[in-house]
Amino acid sequence: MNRDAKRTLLQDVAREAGVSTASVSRVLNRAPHVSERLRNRVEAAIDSLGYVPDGTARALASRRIGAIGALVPTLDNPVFSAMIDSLEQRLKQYDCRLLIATYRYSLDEEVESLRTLIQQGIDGAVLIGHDHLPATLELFRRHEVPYLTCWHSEEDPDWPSIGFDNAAPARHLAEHLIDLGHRRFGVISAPVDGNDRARARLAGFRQALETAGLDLADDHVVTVEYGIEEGAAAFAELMRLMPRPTAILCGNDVLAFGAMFAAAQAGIAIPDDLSITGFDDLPQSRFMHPALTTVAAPSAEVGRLVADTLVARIRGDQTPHRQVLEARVVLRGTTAPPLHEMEPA
Amino acid sequence: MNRDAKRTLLQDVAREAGVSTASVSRVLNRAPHVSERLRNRVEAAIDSLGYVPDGTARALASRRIGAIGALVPTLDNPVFSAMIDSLEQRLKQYDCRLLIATYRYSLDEEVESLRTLIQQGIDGAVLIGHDHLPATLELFRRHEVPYLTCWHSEEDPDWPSIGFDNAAPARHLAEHLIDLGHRRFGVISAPVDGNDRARARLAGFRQALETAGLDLADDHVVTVEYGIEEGAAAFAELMRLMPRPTAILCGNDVLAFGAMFAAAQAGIAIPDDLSITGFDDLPQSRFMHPALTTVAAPSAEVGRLVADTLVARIRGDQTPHRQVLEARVVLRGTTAPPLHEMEPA
DNA sequence: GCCATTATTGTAAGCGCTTACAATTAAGCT
DNA sequence: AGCTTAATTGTAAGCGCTTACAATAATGGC
Repeated sequence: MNRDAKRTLLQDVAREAGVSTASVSRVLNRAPHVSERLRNRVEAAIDSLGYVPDGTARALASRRIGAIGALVPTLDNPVFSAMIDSLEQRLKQYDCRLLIATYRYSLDEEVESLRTLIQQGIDGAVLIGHDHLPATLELFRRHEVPYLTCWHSEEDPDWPSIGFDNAAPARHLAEHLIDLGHRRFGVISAPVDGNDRARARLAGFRQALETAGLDLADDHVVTVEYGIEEGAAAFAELMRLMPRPTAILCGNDVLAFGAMFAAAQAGIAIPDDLSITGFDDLPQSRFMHPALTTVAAPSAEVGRLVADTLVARIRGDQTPHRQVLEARVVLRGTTAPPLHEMEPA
Repeated sequence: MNRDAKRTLLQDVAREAGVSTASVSRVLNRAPHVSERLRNRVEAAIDSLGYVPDGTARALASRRIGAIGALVPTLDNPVFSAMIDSLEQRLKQYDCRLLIATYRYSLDEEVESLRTLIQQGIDGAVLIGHDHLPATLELFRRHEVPYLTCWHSEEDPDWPSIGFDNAAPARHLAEHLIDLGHRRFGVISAPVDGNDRARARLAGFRQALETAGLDLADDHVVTVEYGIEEGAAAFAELMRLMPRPTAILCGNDVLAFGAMFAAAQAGIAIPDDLSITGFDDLPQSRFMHPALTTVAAPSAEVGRLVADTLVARIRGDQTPHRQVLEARVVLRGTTAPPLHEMEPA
């Protein structure tokens, strides 16, 4: 095609097809009330001219940009990248693009990123979790941007959500260990500040222990950033406690990996000497030796459902305010009764 | 501020400040030739009205959208999500957003995704690898969109690149094993179709073996999709060969993890019975038992450099056509001389 | 066969900003 | 002071599309 010539515009297509610009636009947008004949004529003209509509002009005139924004703490965490991956794939089916912004767990940065995304004109947005600044809500309200939160299941009129209960499975994990006979626990948690998921999981652990009348002293809860290395370091710290815990509950699988690796290095046998649990169920968790007992977070499912629901909201359809998916405990090989050291009768 | 009222526009700011719309626009865009006094007046008006510029109008008028597109095979692979993560962080510093599209290793889908991104008006784009359809290049040329490829280091006038040599480190890995005394090799490769990185790595393996006068029969190269499970299955297949390979070269770390897990399950000791290598150096690789010998792909560095370079290109600055980073072999615990079975003299 | 409806198509006014160009003012010389 | 040149500011014409509304053509009922 004539590549030196000026870009072909919608009006060129209109001229070529011998129709008005409005008709071309209607064909482009699959609007109703377009005759078969006209549509064919326009489509032929589009093909012959190799016409590609200009998204920016379209966005300005129609007030929708054809993209949503996703604000995530980081993509450097497989559960989020898996979620984003499935979200993007699903959005594609709705002819919707994805704008990504990360905020390194800083809620202030989240607000700033949201502001620029809204400025870009996003048609909707999805946030992770339930912890956000009031300014975030204010932005959504003021600019009337449809939004959704995910990865949690709090009931909150301000925050429509698609996620799962983080506390209950954590509690179940702890209960399971209690049932196995464990009485001394250690916890490796991610920082809970601005991270309701980490907080909920920790709360779940605590609740189970309290119900069983067990104590979880402050020095038995080690808080570290996300990372294998960090998990290993936290593990070492817990192993210095005397008497040692017989079970360690980790806030996520990666921390658990770190703990497992450190345990192996220290010659501590899992699960005989010590039980360990994770949370997320990353692909490699079932391949660890022994396979990690954890909670399966439905990452891909969340991504798909967010896409479906947010697109519906943007269209103006009614959607459930809160959708709760299942996060199931997966019992595997890292949990067992405390063998070497039975409870004093 | 008055939230029921119509949105504040640039002309409202102009009226408030008692200046022309052009001046407001100049202040907004940090254009030169604006007096201190005028700037202050306009900024005060912006603040008092709580004005937020409209990105779509801006995009239409200025022909730049303030976002680039990234086309990646999948985010469900830590090396890519790490790269995207650092890319996005760096772009933020340039006040540039990121549009993501995945194509599941289908080059046809890559073209389609690129088309829609260009339609959106992206200011630039980055692709993974060197394998692309001619239509991809045609799109960039026709729409005059600055672009970059990464994750490879091919010299090619059509494709500016930022990446690393995939073949040489693969060759070094194989040479290392040969030096250790290995003579019978197995390879677990990702599908090479449309994936130059996988192809280059395989070629690197082959080259080292051929140079050493060793044969790599077709049934000693197992091609599987990305995944731990897939790696484990491929491993099982290679172990059915008689005589067994004494070393297995894997196209990436995840396949190597699968192989290692399968080996453990089969009671095959690494590295005594068998050596294994990976490629990528994921965070957990050094924590495996034994720690995985692999090649460190500079994911984060690629992301940063792509951001810097692409932004420079968009500005019209001259940038190197090809930038090669180092991908270093990391010798760790999964490689050792073939112990149990010495070569017949 | 005529008129009220309804389905199609066209006209043209924006969407909210940027920027070429013109107009004005300030600064620098002699 | 008078002129040239540069710095600042304003004017207004788009950017390429969508869509309310008007105009026209087609349809159906009686």
